[in-house]
Amino acid sequence: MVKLNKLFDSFIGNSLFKDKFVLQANYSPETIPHRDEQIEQIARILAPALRGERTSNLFCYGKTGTGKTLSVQYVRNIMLKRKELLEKNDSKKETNREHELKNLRIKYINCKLKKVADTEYRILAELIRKLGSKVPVTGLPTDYVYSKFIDTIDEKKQFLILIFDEIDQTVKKMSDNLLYNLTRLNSELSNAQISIVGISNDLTFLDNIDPRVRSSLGEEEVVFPPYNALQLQNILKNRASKAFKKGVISDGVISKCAAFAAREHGDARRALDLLRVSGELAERQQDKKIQLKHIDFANDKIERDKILDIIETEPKQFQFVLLAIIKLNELKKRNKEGIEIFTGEIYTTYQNLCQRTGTDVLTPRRVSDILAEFDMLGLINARVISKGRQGRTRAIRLAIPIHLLDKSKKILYESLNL
DNA sequence: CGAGATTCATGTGAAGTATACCTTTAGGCTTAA
DNA sequence: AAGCCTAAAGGTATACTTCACATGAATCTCGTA
Repeated sequence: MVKLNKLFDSFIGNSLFKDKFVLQANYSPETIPHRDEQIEQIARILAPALRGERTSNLFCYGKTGTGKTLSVQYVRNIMLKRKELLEKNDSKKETNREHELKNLRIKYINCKLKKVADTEYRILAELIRKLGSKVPVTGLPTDYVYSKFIDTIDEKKQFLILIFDEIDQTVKKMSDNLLYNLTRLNSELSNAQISIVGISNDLTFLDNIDPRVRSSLGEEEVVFPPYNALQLQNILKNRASKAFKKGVISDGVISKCAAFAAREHGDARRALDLLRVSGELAERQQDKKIQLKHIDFANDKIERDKILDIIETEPKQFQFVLLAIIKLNELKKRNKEGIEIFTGEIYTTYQNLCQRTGTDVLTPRRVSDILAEFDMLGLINARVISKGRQGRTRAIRLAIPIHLLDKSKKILYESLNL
């Protein structure tokens, strides 16, 4: 008892953090350094909405962690605040501006969230839900959901800006139907008007979609270049001063975090994670300061958590397939065979695994799709090759780092009751 | 020896099926007049 | 008669299966030099 109390005491007393939330992914700072230009562009494009006019559709490109989502959200918040303010004033003065502004709504949707917004239907449903109506998870015809959506927004005069984060994910998986329909929706609306803001990590995204959608969606484009190491340092310093107590950061920590992240195409989120996890690690080890060694550990830990999290949350059947791949990978390594694994081998191993545990066995067709999804997730690297007389197959290479294999296997075994 | 046919093992698309879930509708029961 | 509840009917999205056809280079075949 006493021991525990002591432990807790030291924990509370010795916290290195002043406000950890500042380093978390969903924190939005008051200022966004090095993105003035982009923010101004976005604001200028969306500004007409404040006058109740339709804005151009907007498309934002940039690699992960270049501040796309943040910037868009930032502009959104300011606009919403502004709207509130104007409303208050207007209702006092009773100018005619009021009704125009009251009906500006900006909704944000992240299309990557599995089981929430990763199909046409689910995105629409989520959208309707955010607008205040109810829609069942399944069972309705998609057209019906469309008309429900139209009804919901068209019942009064209003102006709607829809932000779709990471749309490339969805469109890659599904079709560009949704976008096509949405861009054409305005002609069916009598009261309301919508504009679309798309955010994409994939720079080539617009190249591969229906030209009609492209021209309408890409009316305006904003590009987010990666941060360089210097800018990253600046960002980190800013946040660190708010997040940590004074003097807990050793020299060079910030620049090392920045350097790490700069190597990863200037990913600021990565840099911030690195700093936060380093802090957590230092704290756990009861260190008074964050040191360089903590960053290295943090780097491993982040990588590990990301992958292990994916593995853990994958559906059972996917896990079986993955386990089959890992096992084959081990086997091949032990026998010093090539590192490439083929679909057929995976399927037989997978089959054995299932039979041993009494699980239903999926068809090769389905497993093929599952493998394709793993490829998208980055868990494996696959390419379709022809081995001549030995037919065609995927040549698969496991992309999980070696030092995570054991841990991954453990998770899979546990999750599958093996 | 080399061009063209063959072949293998799987990729891939389309259509079908099972499941879980939704709305609508019709019938039965209750209630109030 | 009007109102309410329930269960069946009819419909959908999603995850998966079934069927059928496409692929593409190593290998085979066979005519030719």
